[in-house]
Amino acid sequence: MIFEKQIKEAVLNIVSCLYSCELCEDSLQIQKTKKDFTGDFTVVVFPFVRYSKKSPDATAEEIGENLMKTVPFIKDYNVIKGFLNLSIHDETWLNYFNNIRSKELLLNINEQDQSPIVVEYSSPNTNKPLHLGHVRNNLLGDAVCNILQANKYNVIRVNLVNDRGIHICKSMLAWIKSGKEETPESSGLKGDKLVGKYYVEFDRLYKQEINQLESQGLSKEQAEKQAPVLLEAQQMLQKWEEGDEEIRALWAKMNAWVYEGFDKTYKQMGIRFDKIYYESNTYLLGKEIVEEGLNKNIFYKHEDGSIRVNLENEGLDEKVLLRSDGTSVYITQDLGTATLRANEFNPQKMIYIVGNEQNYHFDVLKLILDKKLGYTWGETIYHLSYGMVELPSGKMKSREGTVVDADDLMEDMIAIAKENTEKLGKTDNFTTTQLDHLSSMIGIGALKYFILKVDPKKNMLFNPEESIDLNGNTAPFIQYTHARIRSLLRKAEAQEININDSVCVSLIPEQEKELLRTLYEYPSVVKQAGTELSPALIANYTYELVKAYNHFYQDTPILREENKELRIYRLQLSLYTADIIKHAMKLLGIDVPEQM
RNA sequence: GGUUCCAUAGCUCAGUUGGAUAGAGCAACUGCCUUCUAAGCAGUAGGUCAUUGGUUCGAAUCCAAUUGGAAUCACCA
Repeated sequence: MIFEKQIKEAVLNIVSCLYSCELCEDSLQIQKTKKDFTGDFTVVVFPFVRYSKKSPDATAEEIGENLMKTVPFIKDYNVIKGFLNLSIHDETWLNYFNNIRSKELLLNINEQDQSPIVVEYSSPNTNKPLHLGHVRNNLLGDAVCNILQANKYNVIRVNLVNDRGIHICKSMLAWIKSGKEETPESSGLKGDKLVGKYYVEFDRLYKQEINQLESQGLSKEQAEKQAPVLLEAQQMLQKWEEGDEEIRALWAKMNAWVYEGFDKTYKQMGIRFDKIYYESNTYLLGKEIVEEGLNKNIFYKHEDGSIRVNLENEGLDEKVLLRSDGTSVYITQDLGTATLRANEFNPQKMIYIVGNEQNYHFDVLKLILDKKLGYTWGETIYHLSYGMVELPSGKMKSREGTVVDADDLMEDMIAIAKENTEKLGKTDNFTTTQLDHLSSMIGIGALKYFILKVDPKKNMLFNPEESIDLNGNTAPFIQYTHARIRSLLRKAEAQEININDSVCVSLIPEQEKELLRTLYEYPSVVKQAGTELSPALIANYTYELVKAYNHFYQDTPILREENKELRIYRLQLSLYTADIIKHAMKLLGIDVPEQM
């Protein structure tokens, strides 16, 4: 970032002097020199050829020659097929490195606009436990927030709990019918699991009744609409909306069970929120906005009494905003909560972490707020859409019991991590608590990394067996490297080697410069991940870094190195590598152990 | 059918604003534990970047068409 900028300015200068033309900054790219060529930075000269009216090689030669004269830290240059490779003096690298160790330079990111960024994620329903799909959502949300915060943004983490609706009533009804007053305490089940059990139970009752009605001669459609349990559930919802005390009490009781269960899951997952909204508090808010739009003739009343908006000019369809009976639909409440948040926080951006099955919904939402209602903050909405998580057996379907439960999954991961750790026998001196803590770090880390390393917008395949493989591009591999470095540093300390000495190795071994360069890139990776909202970028960078470190130092004797200066330099580079690994993994919400 | 997204090694995935000879891991095969932690390292093999055309000095990357897959197009959330 520092070097690139200076080289860029110098090149722009030279080009404008030499060929008397004004270049825009974008047409000039400085990139890192590919492995197989000598040099540190590369200038692509093709864009200048039209001005220089010379061959690419001659142009590159000319620029290279002038750069040597004007930029003091450039040691040498070479030209290959129109690529101008620049080498930087070793002293310059070392200077930079010695500065970097003060950590001030670690993330040299300027103060950002401090108006908040509101990030909504998780957004569970309270009728069933969290599953693998939620896991991707939660992890993405958490990581995105971490990355934005590392970029010095003011982030507000928000969860919108969908705690009302027909699905909740189904669980409640089944509990009344066949629950026998079962509670989390009496059953030993986690609260969300218990409620989820009755949601499944409802489905069973419902199907039973449908079959019965069908055998009485009704068509399938008729049976689905007339099944008594369904009618009862609908009645219950109506009573809930009317504020029926008995129903509300049961609703509150069962939801409280669920929240207790969710809290445990969130805690295990290591995610948190600054603010939790409940849909039962906000679902009415959108109505006013719809009324307002109706008065301004932005929306219109359909002949059946429902209120709608026509988005055909924008390439979309007609959309219902309020039911004919005056009750609100999904988009009504989202219009409401968005407005609520905009007024509450005056955010520069509102990010929604929601699956790609709702792309259309968010297109509509943005369009209505921004273009139709003309709210200035409408365009601040950003839908971070992620793909589905599929299983080798196909899609997850709750009815077919192919859902991967979040708690079970985490438990499995931890158990496997523990088994592996014990098998390797490196932690025999650990206490049980320490071992559990380590297993949890490794198991949960493996899960998080496995999911976050994939580009969010792509559908991904979750193979339970492969995911717990702790080899290759996985969190345990990264954690392991970190642990090894810390162990190395502990031993150095025991030998009373002072790592903090400022270092000036006369010549940095060429290969190790490569590692230094990778480290050098870290701040810009974080910055870019912040703008792209992509934890995958951080994950893959970290893996590259670890590969690079292992490649250079795996078989390099560091503590036994006779050249004292070189030894200290390598220890410092190791220390710095470990720090970056730790920092990067923290952005992904993954802990790294000191020892494993 | 309309809209949006995806297609890179047998499998799972990377691939920076278009740049040099396409990158890992898993699976397969070969070496390496008296050596700072082998959850590792080094190596072999594996590719028509879905297809075709276009844009240009230069395309896995941008544009168009085609093929295949996913999501969505509810008075469900």
